[in-house]
Amino acid sequence: MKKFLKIQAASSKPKYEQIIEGILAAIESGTLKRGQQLPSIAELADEQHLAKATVARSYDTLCEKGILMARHGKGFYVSKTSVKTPLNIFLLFDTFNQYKEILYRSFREALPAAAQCSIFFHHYNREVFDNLISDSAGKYTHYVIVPHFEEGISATLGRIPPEKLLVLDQYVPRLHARASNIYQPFEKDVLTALAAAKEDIRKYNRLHVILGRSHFQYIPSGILSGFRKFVKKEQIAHSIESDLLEDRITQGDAYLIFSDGDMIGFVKYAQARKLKIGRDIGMISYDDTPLKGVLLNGVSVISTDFQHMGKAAANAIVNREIVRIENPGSFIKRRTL
Amino acid sequence: MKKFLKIQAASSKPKYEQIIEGILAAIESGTLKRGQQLPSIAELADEQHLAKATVARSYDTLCEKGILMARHGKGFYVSKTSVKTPLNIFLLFDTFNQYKEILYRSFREALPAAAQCSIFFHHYNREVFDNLISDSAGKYTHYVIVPHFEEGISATLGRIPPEKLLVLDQYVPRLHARASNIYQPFEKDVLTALAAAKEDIRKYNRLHVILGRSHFQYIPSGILSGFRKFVKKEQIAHSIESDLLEDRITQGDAYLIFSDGDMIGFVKYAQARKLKIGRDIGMISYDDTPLKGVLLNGVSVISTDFQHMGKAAANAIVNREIVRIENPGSFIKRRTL
DNA sequence: TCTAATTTGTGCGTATGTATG
DNA sequence: GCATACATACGCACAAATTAG
Repeated sequence: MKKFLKIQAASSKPKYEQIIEGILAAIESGTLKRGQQLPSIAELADEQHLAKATVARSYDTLCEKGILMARHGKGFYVSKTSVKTPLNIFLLFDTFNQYKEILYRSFREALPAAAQCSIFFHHYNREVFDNLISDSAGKYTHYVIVPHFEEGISATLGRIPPEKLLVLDQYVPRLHARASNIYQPFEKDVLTALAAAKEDIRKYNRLHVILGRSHFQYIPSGILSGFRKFVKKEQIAHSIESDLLEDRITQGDAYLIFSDGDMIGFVKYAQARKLKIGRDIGMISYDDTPLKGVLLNGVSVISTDFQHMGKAAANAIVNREIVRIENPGSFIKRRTL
Repeated sequence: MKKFLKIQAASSKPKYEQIIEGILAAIESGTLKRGQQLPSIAELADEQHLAKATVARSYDTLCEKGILMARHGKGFYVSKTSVKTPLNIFLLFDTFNQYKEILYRSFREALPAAAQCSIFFHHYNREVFDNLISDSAGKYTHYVIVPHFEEGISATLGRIPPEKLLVLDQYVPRLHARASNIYQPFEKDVLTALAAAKEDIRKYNRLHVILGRSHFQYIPSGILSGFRKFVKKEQIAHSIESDLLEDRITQGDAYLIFSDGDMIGFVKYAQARKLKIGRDIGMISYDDTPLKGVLLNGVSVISTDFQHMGKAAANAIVNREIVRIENPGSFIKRRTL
């Protein structure tokens, strides 16, 4: 039996991993072929100065993965020609928003064609979120997650091996050092956008932000702090509303609306009252979609670059990099403010 | 720690198997709940008179299967609520349209909470479609598929056990007798809708249908035949266009537009030319979304009831019924025609 | 901040049972 | 019967992570 691996006692890697990797590499390179017999436990243990249990453990693991096959009383045999594990990605979104498609497509396109990508949605339901992650444990090579939960996600995320985890969209403060995070800098984006729209905002009496708390369990705190900093600095009359209430919509004011559902309600209200949005009343929406380009002759939006986010996420996975990326965003001035 | 297993030394079963089975049974019965800590290796070994390595091996195996989770220096924890997955559904959509969310939500809500539901998209890419189905073979209990391919899907769909297959949205003529099918009666829906809009259509010079072939490999033939039957019967000047070409958009004509991308292009064109849609030029869109309720003060749409479709699909799976359902549709007259 | 105790992670040596040739 | 090789199991030792004090 030709030697196909060398165990280094000094290595930081455990010996059983070195054995497994050595065998996998040998199969991948063709040194070990399908059906070929491996050295016996005793033989390899003796040759590489290992305990038999260590070798046995490695062989067992490979048997369970279906890469080797044990024949009692005879030996271990190679049962697969190729052992490369293709990418098998668990993709957990909050909701089925239209702009998720942009994110998903750019993510998918930057991934190799052989990669598998399963999508799930938690719809801000904490139990669904936890169960999906729990039940998927161990099944995937990577976990890309858009949590949109404020508290207590670290316990659930902590169950995922950090090097397999990529948290999208939301910044997670105390994320494991080996996990990745690509997030929207909400405060910065809101501040930059409102600053860019400063003169237009001054045309209105007050500026309100509609958070839509009844639909979302998570409102990025950056949106609020960015808003507060802006109105304070510019001395603008303002209010912060949890939800869109029709009787609090006032002609002559401007509204920053976080959710598309609220935006639709707002537009309906304005249409019913014959208020022209962009003149009688102002509106800034969050997250761009193709339809917002034509709705009301163009809805002014604060939006992150989902195309960039998807591509960056895919690259981090493909290149096995740990990343902390602030996703670029911009304000697109159209006609509603 | 309450005892949850008894090891019998006399048993023919190996001890490590007894441990694993005991833990699985305890999870299934609810004795062990998710997040709960297991007795430490030393503790269990001591209590049941086992070697620590034996317990460690059992715990390790369960960790690899994702049923337990180890935290170094702390202990082992249960990471799954259920070891058995009763329903594990493979859901393959064409694209990430907004109205898919309505379909998905009503489908998901009619399913038991414990059901797993993995979503995939093929984006009209035949290879992606085939690969996704091939790679998922045997992994799921049910396959719900929106093919939107014209030809040769039966070979691919034939690889799925028919009683596990449910084809959505598209009618498949020679589907296996034991497979299910819930589809839009495109011809009927188009005919009914156009008949309902007859008087409004007569206000325009011609009626055109824009199929959007460059985006879709599949245009339901019923849309075309329904359109043809209507214009023939009502003697309406018409044309059938593969794609939206700006220089063929004519003031005074009406357009039935199949894809949202084309609809956006159409609206942009009209806005640039200051044409008022619903007066200078007519538009009927396909498939309703909340935003179409406010766009242009309301877009007139032909739409199937996605809520019904999702619920019917879930019921067929839950009740293990073979169904052939024509999904109800309707014409919603708003302001663009 | 350091220490001690606990717990997992890794590894060694040995022993017994059982299937194969 | 006998040597070989896998299968299971025990006991021990030390490293690394975590927690309590």
